[in-house]
Amino acid sequence: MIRIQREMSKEVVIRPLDFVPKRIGGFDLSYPRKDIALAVCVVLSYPDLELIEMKWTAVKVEMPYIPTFLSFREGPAIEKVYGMIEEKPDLLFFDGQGIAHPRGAGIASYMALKFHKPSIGVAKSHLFGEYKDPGKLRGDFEYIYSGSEVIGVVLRTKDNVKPLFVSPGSFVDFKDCADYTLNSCKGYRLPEPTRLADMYTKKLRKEMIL
DNA sequence: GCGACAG
DNA sequence: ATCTTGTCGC
Repeated sequence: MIRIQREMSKEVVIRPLDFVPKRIGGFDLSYPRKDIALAVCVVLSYPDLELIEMKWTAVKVEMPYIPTFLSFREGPAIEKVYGMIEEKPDLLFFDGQGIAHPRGAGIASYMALKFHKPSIGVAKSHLFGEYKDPGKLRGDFEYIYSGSEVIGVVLRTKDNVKPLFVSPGSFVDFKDCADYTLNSCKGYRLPEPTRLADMYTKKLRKEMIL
């Protein structure tokens, strides 16, 4: 898995998006059982952020959760729900890191290369890199470094609320990450794509018998 | 050897 | 991620 991540990080491309997305997607998983995952993918219009489509599926999970190898555990389920989507989004949001990862290949990078689509990694907590706490207001941010190289941003998406760790998956740059993440937040800490996916993933877990 | 460690 | 009771703040 380490070899795969090192190879994939070489394929990552950090560059500004050369178009404005019409549809953005978000993914999330919940675990009703130790070895079963409910995966959800939502597609929203941009910049309106109206829900266009939602698909879900249950998948048996083999890999355990091991820090830095999240993509190998959740990747298969994500690929399956994404395949069910009819109105494919042109920008993807993931729960987790992009290149702000020990080997420069977090789950957002992994999926971006697999789908050949721009993606942004939005993690609720820190995994790798050095940073300073950003200001307390929405929009305040600080860069995340690996030595002297910038690998992401710690971004405040809501006043006086814990910041998010945002980094490029691939095919987007740091400014795109911060801008699209902020433009996708509707008064909540998490951007709508991941917030809604998370909502449905938990709702399904309750209303089901797996 | 010790501490950190996405979801 | 999941479990789990109360609690702080707008």
